[in-house]
Amino acid sequence: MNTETALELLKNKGYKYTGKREKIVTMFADETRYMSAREVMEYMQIEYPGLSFDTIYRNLTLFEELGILESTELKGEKQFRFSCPGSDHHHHIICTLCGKTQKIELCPMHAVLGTPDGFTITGHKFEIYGLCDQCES
Amino acid sequence: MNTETALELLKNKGYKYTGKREKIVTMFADETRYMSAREVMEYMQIEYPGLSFDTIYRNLTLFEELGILESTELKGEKQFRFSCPGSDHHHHIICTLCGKTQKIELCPMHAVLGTPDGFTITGHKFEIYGLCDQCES
DNA sequence: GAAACAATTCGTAATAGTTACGATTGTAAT
DNA sequence: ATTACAATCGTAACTATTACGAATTGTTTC
Repeated sequence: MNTETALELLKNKGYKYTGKREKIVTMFADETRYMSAREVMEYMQIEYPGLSFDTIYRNLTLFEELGILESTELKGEKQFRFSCPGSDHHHHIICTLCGKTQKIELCPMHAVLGTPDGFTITGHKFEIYGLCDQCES
Repeated sequence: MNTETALELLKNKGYKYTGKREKIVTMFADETRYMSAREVMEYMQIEYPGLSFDTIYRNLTLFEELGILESTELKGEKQFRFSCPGSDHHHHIICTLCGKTQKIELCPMHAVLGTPDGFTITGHKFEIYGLCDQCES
């Protein structure tokens, strides 16, 4: 995903172009790491002081539906990040302090395909947690 | 984990033996699947109508610390289950409707050990989601 | 088995994250 | 510019969880 594609997606699907949406998108494009709704809120409030929770959550949800953002759940908070370039299936190593990620190409599901017995598989989650070099020092 | 070991653990560590604790433990022993605090609450209220949230959460947290229960986070809710017998490292297939689980012996971390670059790994999560036969039909 | 002490529980309030909604504002198309 | 409707604000509601003083209960010791 990149900024232009994201903003075009919004336009093409009939969603309106607003300064707030542009700012949210460019924010995620600049910091390709997981961020919580609260973090987005605080960052946006610098430029838009009277910003509403509604706006943040509604747009984050919309962006995820459109494939502009991907999300996960960490420490009881939903976390969002700019969709990784290339839409191939992948997983992440995630810094538990700053949200920084590193792509993992390997998907463990290949090794498990023979296993299911009495279950119909609908999804999976594989995440490695750690500290990035900056956060560790 | 089994009921006796769990109740002994409580006793040996100086925690008091109460009917509520016994009931929680046997409940988890009987239904070896993930259950939310709310589910535990509702189940317990049949026998103890005036039961407090505090009691549930405090005990679930304590039991987890003692290794009687293990937990994960699903759909924004903490989920608890009786610790799997044998303390070996493992993962689960989880039914997203009823919480029923199946053990997965394979741990994908073995295949990833060479990968980390710029990260110090502190943990990981690997879960497969699906529907069990009962919930699917 | 009674007293003393501390852990447990109740009742309830507070907190955090998220969702919801009527009224108002803003965007884009004609 | 006018119209139509999406987006936003301001705020309230909701859900899961945590917290705390007061009352109760379990355990220990005599």
